[in-house]
Amino acid sequence: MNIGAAAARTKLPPKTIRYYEDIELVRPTRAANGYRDYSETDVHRLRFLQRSRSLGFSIEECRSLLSLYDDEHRASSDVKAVALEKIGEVERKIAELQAMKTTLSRLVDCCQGDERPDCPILDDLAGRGKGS
Amino acid sequence: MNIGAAAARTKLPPKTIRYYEDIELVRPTRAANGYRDYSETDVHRLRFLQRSRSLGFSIEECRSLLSLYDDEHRASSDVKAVALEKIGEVERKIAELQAMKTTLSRLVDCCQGDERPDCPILDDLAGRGKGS
DNA sequence: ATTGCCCATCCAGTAACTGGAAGGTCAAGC
DNA sequence: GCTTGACCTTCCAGTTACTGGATGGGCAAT
Repeated sequence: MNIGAAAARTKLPPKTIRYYEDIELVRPTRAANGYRDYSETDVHRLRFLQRSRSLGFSIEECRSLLSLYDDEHRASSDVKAVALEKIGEVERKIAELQAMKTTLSRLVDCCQGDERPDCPILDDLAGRGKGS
Repeated sequence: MNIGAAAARTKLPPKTIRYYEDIELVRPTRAANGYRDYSETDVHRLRFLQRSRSLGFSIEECRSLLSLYDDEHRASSDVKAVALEKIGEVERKIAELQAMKTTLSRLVDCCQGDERPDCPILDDLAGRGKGS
């Protein structure tokens, strides 16, 4: 299967798929004309990558996930540990973003939105509000 | 004030502060010996940057925020619009992360964590669960 | 005078792609 | 059989927002 078809089936851009070959994550065979030729297994790995990347796993995490996946003898607990740690990370990010949203909302609420040149949002960002 | 002191007062690494000068966000004067010399105003701008960056504003957004800040005649509504749009973005990111967390938690829940080699997490990541 | 920390510049690298140029391949239509 | 256009190849460069490291000068204290 050509890269375009693999791209369509994995919802990854061809550029990204080539990049994954560059960094040795998915290494397709080559057809006689030099075109990359993706097997079902390759597509599977690509989809695996697409999903785990969109779940926030870094490339290196994906790499270890893939090697875990390849390793018949790995423990399911190893994978669970990676996932659990990732959940913690995700929770921290959510908390940060919620704090960010609270601050922004508060700022918007106390900002009149009129033409007055002294804007509470800017004052707050500048740190005046808390006299830092 | 030397860059080290400015760094201490803004909680930004010196490297980052130099970078901000490179991209013309904060341009300190120079002392006779060539050292950067930060004024209170510079520190103020740096702190402004530190805060807005940690709130998720991109450098370019910070740049417009700073120019809004510099402009005596800007409307407070301009700033409010930027903040409102940012809130939308933050909300989208939170939703994505919550979806990510839900998926990960579900996977962990159905993963025994024992030594069995067939791990539901990897199967799900590979897309077998949904037969895609 | 030497030690050790601070400062300077410049070059290079990070993550994870993305864009674009230059050129080869292939299937379809005339 | 030739052209057109889509698709493929490689390679080089750019993106964001820094960060690290090499090299060398400045400065304060012992």
